[in-house]
Amino acid sequence: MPRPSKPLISRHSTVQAALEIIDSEGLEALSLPRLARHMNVKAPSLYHHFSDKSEILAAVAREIVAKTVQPRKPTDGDWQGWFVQLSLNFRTAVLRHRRAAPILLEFLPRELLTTSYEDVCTFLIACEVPVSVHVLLLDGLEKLSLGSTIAEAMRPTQQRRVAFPHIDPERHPHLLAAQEANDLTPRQVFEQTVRSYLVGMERLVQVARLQRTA
Amino acid sequence: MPRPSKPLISRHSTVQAALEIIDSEGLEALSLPRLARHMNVKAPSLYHHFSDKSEILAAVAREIVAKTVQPRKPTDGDWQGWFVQLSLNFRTAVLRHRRAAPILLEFLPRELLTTSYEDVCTFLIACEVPVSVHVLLLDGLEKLSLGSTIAEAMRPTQQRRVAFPHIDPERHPHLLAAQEANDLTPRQVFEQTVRSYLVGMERLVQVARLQRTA
DNA sequence: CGCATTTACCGAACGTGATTCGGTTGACAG
DNA sequence: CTGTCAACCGAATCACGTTCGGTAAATGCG
Repeated sequence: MPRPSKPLISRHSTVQAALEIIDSEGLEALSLPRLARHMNVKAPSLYHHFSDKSEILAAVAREIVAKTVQPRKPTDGDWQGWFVQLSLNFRTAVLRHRRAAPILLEFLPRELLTTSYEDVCTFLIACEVPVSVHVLLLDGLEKLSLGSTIAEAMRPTQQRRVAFPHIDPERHPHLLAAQEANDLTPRQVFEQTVRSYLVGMERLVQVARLQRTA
Repeated sequence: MPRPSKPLISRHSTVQAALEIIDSEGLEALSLPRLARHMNVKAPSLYHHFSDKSEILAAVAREIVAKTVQPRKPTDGDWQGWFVQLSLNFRTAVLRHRRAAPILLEFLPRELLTTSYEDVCTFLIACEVPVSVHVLLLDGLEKLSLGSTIAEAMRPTQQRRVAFPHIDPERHPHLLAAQEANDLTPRQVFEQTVRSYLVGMERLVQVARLQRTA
């Protein structure tokens, strides 16, 4: 087949097709022949738009993360509430394509995050959070959001309540009781985890503020 | 080659060889031919001991996690301190083979964790932590430890201080300042993150205790 | 101790996937 | 109108996971 009047392949359409395959058939199913077939082209043609498969995966990772909604900054200095919302939005963005989550591990779009982090630091300064704890906050929230979300995305299927697999009522009575005593959804547990973390960080912020004025 | 007097391959030696290759050459280098060569055998021979490659990877994941040192239980009810130590030990175990970290995502040995979690629940009950928050604690700590550690293992090389890549002093002045104001090592940041989380959880535990007695 | 069975390994082969190379032909600039 | 470039494809290469059918030593058994 020669050159078509309108290009059959674009970076955008490739990423969309890849996401469709991943969502419906899983990450293992995403081979270049499979991807090309879904776009009605042949595998080698993709090399005119991407240097190799990893570049496609990086573009997919970028697309997923870029869809994170940035919450509007509050004017009352409530940086904790803003962080909670941002974490939840990130979680939502990733879980929208949960089977693609492993890609994020290797191809996390660091440039996007760096830009976002600069923004966060500016916000923190406005909220009078001491610079000495900025890295602690950024790193902690990154790990917490990314880690929790990816770990959750790896769970077999999304369930209404948090569930631990391999529970044997004989050998794990207390764990079973704990599971049954829980009435929170995974989303609620995630939110509570982030909130708890921020409660602890608030304390550190107070300490750092005192040290600064002293 | 016929049957040797002493078996050339065992599950244990295979896992060790796999870890050696992963540690020295990375996860991508771990192919069955490569693994077999390292053991002075041929690739098909491995199928007499494992049903497929994923079973080898699962065994590797199990080996890594199993090396986590369980801290001794305190008698004074200080479950927070015990959790911090456990998290740090898990982190140490995973970072010992940081290039193998992606394996954990797919092949996390859930049975090991379930057994450990039952143990944790028993401990929490002894510390009079209400059952209603057990799942919150277990899930939160799992996500935090697993997520933080895997995310950290993915960073290019271990550095003395936490560092964000792609920083442009022109475009990210506040982030740069934040990074320079930080004097904690990744390990210290991790420990602080876990501690902060537990501070917040302690508050929840207090609330739950009150509700229980009411 | 002889013999049958099992064990542990290997060579060869297959299918699939990533990647490269050399066409082919329409689009497009001059 | 013509030469160059763009966008796609067929065929081929190489590595990998995996299967299958040997092969000979080890092992168990009468």
